Amino acid sequence: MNYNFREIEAKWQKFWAKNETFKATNNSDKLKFYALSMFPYPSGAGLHVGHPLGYIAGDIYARFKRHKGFNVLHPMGYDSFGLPAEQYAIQTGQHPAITTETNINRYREQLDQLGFSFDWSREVRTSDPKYYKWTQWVFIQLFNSWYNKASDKAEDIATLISIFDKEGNTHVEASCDEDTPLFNAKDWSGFSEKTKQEILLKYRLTYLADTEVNWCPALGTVLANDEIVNGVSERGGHPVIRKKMTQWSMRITAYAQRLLDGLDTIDWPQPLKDSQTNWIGRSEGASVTFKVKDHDASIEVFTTRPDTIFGASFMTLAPEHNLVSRITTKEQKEAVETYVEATAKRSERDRMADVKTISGVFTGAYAEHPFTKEPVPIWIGDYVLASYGTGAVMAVPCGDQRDYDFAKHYNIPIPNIFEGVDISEEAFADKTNTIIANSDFLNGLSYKEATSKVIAELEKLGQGEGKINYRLRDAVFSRQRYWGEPFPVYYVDGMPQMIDLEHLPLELPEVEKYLPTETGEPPLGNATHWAWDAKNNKVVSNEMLKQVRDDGHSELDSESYEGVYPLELNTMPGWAGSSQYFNRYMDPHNDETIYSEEAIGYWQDVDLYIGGSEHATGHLLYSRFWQKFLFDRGIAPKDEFARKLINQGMITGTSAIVFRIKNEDRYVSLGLKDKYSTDPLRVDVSLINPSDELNIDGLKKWQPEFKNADFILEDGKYIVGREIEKMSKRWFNVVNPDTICEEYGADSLRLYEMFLGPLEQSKPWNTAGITGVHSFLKKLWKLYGALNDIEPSAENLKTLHKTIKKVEEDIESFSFNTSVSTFMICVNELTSQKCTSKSILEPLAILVSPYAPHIAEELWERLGHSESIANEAFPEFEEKYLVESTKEYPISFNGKLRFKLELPLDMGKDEIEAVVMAHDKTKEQLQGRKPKKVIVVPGKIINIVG
RNA sequence: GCCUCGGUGGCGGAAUUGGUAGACGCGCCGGAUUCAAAAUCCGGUUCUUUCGGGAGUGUGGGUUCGAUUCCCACCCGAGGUACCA
Repeated sequence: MNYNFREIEAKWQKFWAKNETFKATNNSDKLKFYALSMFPYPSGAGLHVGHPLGYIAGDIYARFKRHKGFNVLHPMGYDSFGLPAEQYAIQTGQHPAITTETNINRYREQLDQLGFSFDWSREVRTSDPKYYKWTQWVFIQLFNSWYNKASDKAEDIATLISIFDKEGNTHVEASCDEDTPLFNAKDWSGFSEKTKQEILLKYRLTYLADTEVNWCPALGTVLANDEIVNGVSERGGHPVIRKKMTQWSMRITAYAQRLLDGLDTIDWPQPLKDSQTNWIGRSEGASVTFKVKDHDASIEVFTTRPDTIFGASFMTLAPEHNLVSRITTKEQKEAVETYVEATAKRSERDRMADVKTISGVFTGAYAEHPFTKEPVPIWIGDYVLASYGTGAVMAVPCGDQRDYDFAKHYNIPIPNIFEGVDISEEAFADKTNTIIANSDFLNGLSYKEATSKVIAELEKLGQGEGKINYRLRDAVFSRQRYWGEPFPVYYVDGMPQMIDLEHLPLELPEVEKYLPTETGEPPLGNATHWAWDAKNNKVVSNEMLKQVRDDGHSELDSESYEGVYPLELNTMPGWAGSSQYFNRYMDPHNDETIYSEEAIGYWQDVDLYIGGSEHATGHLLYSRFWQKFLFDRGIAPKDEFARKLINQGMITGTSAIVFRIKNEDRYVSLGLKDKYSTDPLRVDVSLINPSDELNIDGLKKWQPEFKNADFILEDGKYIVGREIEKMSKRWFNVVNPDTICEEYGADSLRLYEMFLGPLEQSKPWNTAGITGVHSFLKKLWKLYGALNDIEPSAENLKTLHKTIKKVEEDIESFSFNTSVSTFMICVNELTSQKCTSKSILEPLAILVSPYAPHIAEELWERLGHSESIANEAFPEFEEKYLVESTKEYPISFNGKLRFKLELPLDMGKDEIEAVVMAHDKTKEQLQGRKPKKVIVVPGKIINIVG
């Protein structure tokens, strides 16, 4: 009987679905194990062979843990809001929900055919109102919270209000907007309700603020930095300007330090931790206040080198700095305004990309040096970014290359404040070998000493303090898009109001068009039913609002008209839905709470999270932020959601190249191409056989341009060139898992993906190699052809147990590629031993089952079992079967292996030396020389020196 | 520029704390089976060689009886990041 993988795989996939073999329970006496793979965005292109790599690894681990007796949670779902579906909707008018549904069904078919042990009863989709109800709910919790720096956690906004009632905000230590005014308890009680709301908004963890964004008027939307190329939109090439817009933001900066500290507590890859660390960008230094001469104003700067303050010969403000217009003198007004305008036209990325051009303008104003009281000229320059620090720097040209270049360019003095350092060519930025000079009370001090001294002096003057600055900025949370979560927000008198939980979800409205409105509002502005009736708590027609406007009343008066208010028109960004989905899987159908305490009390957190490294500073940072918030508010028991994380590497494609002779319809084989002048052309990789030979008939049918082409062959074959590059439709090198499954089966594909190499590494795909693992499966199948209850031989047991040991170690260390080799060795050995013993072949089936679950189930059934193999206990390794009595020692001379000698393992060092030295081959090697030294490591090696 | 990861046969890769470099698989070569092919099975396959051997894990040094493994300097590739004050 042959190995009929198509029949076997279909049979067991049906069996698992029907019996809900992988359904996890939320209460169990077993230990829990939560294995999670990042859920996909269901794109129209479907899966290629690179996508399942991480899923296969996660599935092997999940199945292994099941064999080890754990209650395993291994869910899957879809991150189903997103741009491609919306883009398609704009082009075709098809509702993104329909596109998304179609794509999900396709994904599900592809995933099912790979035999994953997912608990599909827990599937979530971020675009499902039942799911995004809870995304909206978390948003509301963030809105109703503030960050108390004293307790170092998020608290209910009510506790902040009671502090304001008692003592105003003068003493409270909270994360809040920079421009928050100070007030006392009496002020607070005198504020109007609207003023109170405005002030609270400055403290809430999600808040409305005017944010500078990249606005593309032609597209009617905000663009992310990477959607802009050379100052114009990547799509369409439309101009982009920077514009202030009122947007929802997330106060992630409140968590900067905890996000940094938490990295030490989790087992994540170092490069990923490093990129989060860099992204958060903590720097220690001081804030220094410079008074502006002849103005009632001061400029605060942040510097990491307060020790160099006596070297400050000018200051530079970002052109957007709000003091610029105030302090600029009449004479400089025109020049400054021209410069500011020119800068506004450039995107921030544009400015950052152009590092070489030095530009700036003198404002005409001077600041006063805190210590010398000397005037310091104030310049503006676009090398200072408004969004970092305070948007102003004290320029120390002798110690900072950018300041140095600027000073050189504009002939500003460069005082040297370093002892024995030449600064005629470049600035001296070394902190470690610094001795400060020409600096009054700092003379002779090191960087460290000078820094603490100057901070103390600044504090005495009330003009500065030690400060820690973060590069991390609050995250803009509004998108001018249709296909995202609606905010559960309506506006009364311009102030945002949250919709109560019992009325959630607030579902996306239907719209005629998915583009921005003619008046520049987001797509939701096209909805005709998008107003909130606050009395009846439901979405109503915009007509209810319209009446108000038609009456000549302003929108703000709408309260008097039936309590109907406008709803928020923005939607949430892509990362909203993925920031807590791992918790929702624990109790995905709960309609009363986000998840029950029982469910999260049992599952706690993710034990193993597998996904791509491209999410390092997006999803993985935002999720950690949300988790810490949920932890602070008592909603989650752990403040890190994933203990261990693994990044699977990319699988690259192996493109196939034919060589067209220039200006001819002829193609030349790889080996002969140097005789002609040729252009390389990529062709579909499915036309190539394992020996790099081209299927010429197939090519002629593939695309019309090859129909009448001639081919110059070598040895009767056309050999293609190969190039390793990213798997992409445009290179025709995408390999679809469906065709692999059809030809070789899912078990072969699973094994081969693991066999390619270490999980974390990027590696090229080459379909040809799959025959190796496929014939391994055939050999495995054959091994179970004749089964009996014969006692296994010592040899059989040795093979089995060394396999158990190696495979278990490999899985625990995520070294799945070496397990596959181990299986091959095992099957090769058992085949040559003609092993038929069930007591060997039963445990072997279990060992193989995490990797190749379909064949394992089938073999298990043939072994006479009626239950699934999935929950069988993993075989126990027993050392005793591996104990050897002899060892084949390598005998080296000066570190080079010369011959081998079998000796008993219990032979002592001296005895070994004696036997080896007496050996004929040793004498032959030494040729009469006397060895200087003989190294004997029992059980390992013998090395003779001399 | 900075940070991180990597560099081993024709190819993917293995070598667990410094101890037999190249496991396992692909490809290739030879053979068996077959009318023939596919499939299957067996043998070989780092390079070089005067068949004794010699060289060899990106390059050059070092530590060691012994280095793919540890240390120093450099080269190359991939990814991340960048006027961050």
